[in-house]
Amino acid sequence: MSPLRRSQLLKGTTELLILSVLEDEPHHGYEIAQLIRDRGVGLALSESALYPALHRLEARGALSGSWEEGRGGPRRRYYTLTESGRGLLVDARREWDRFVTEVGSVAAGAPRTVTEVRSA
Amino acid sequence: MSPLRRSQLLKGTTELLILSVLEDEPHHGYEIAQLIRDRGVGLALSESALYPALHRLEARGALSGSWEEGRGGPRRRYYTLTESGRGLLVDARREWDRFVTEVGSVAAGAPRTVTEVRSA
DNA sequence: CGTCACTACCTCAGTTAACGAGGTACTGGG
DNA sequence: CCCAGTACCTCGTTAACTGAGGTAGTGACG
Repeated sequence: MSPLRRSQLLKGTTELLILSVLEDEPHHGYEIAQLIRDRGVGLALSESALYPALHRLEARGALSGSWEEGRGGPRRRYYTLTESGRGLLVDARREWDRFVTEVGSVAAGAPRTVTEVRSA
Repeated sequence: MSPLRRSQLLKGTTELLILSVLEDEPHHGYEIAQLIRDRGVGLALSESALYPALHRLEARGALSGSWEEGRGGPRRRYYTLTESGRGLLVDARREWDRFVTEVGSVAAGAPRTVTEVRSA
């Protein structure tokens, strides 16, 4: 039942991204997608991936959501990182870094600098 | 028909890993899995992920396989990287690097705090 | 001689989560 | 009135990984 199992990492960076965006302050779903699109150049998180992921994370207790009546627009659900969510984020980042390093060590092929990629 | 579409990258590093291992010399399936396990510390490519991936890559023309009768053991299928496979590898590496950079730019959180705050 | 371990290939059912295409509902502009 | 934008959501389809098998050969143990 561990979150971010190795097998899920392959397709499951979605949750890492969501948790990361919520680290500093709460946001609502639509806004989370926009933030990810802004920060990650070509990263487009589709809504049909986003909302189920938010529900999963909330069900797991990583996020707590609350409705806010929309002034001049539809109501929004704001998500806040819980304590356990913060723990999950730490784990997810560590797992991701490890995974990237390991893939790099196989995929690097000819002796090539891994640091060059990171310094961008 | 683009190989390694963004959506697949999430869970589809398998093909990148296989292509990388075959870059310098041909190998058979079982050996490919072992090489990946050796080079990537915690990376375990299961056989049920490996063989379908090899078949996909061969069907796409990225690999060409040939049977060799086993001297002192079962027959093996050796896979060689084709020209188009080499191109695919270049693309896959570039896509992977880009993806890692983009995820990093979102997941990094506050500027430069990954290693400083709360060192593991 | 049976069976165990190892190599080497393969397949199948089940699961997970992304994708595209929808749908609801409210606001404001042409 | 309809369209665009915000904001939420769901559904059917698809991709591909997982775990659990299955085949078949070799060599070693007792």
